[in-house]
Amino acid sequence: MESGQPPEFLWIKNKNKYTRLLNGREVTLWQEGEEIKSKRLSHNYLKEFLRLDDNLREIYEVIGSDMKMKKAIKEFEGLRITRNDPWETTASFICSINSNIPRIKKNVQCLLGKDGNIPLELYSQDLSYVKLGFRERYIRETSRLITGGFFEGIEKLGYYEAREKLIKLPGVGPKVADCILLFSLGKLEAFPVDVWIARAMKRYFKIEGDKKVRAFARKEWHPYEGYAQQYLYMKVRRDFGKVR
DNA sequence: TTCCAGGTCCTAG
DNA sequence: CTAGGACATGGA
Repeated sequence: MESGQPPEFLWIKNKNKYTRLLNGREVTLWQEGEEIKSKRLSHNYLKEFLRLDDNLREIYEVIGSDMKMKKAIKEFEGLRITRNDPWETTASFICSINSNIPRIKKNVQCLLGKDGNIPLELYSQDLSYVKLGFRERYIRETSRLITGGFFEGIEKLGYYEAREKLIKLPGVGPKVADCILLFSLGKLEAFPVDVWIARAMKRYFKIEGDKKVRAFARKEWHPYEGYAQQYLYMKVRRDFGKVR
């Protein structure tokens, strides 16, 4: 809920509980010890949202192939990839372009409709008050292109093919595409490379350049590159910058 | 005041 | 394919 994934932008934290309006109903989620608690959320929703079917033991075995990753796993044990609505994920990560977490959160909250969701028809709305800057055009134009089962079609494709199609959307480049694939379309092999991941790969593995970085990730952590990315993201932000 | 932020797009070499 | 700059806005 606080790891730079879509829930960080979409849910509001209030004393260790997380809340949002979802399809017009206020829902709440929190954790007590090992237990996950919720209000007005079905078990089925939680299972999908938190990807409770992912076998973390098996995933840790694959991505914990060296000392650095073992440490990251130990520090953030239990951290999960979440599964989110594709359009909300897409809009959120277009907002993230060359921005920062606090501002992304503000922008995303501004986009929420009366029912608490991000409307599909953003293209027909006045968005000037959201202060998206140059991102407004991307959001508006992309919202026009994703109507009519766009994401359902993409989800059926393999990772590379799906990625190519997503990158055609305005404001969606390699990084945002990988975020969409990982956080909403269930492609665990997606490996979003942002400034922090680039930094992590250089500091921890002496690897530089997008091409080499991606090749290394696949070689080491396939088919769970996305999980490796999430643990690396948290680890490098703690080690070299943001976050307590 | 200046710099930077979970990048993308466009133009050159 | 790699390199460099523009791009809106706001918080530090």
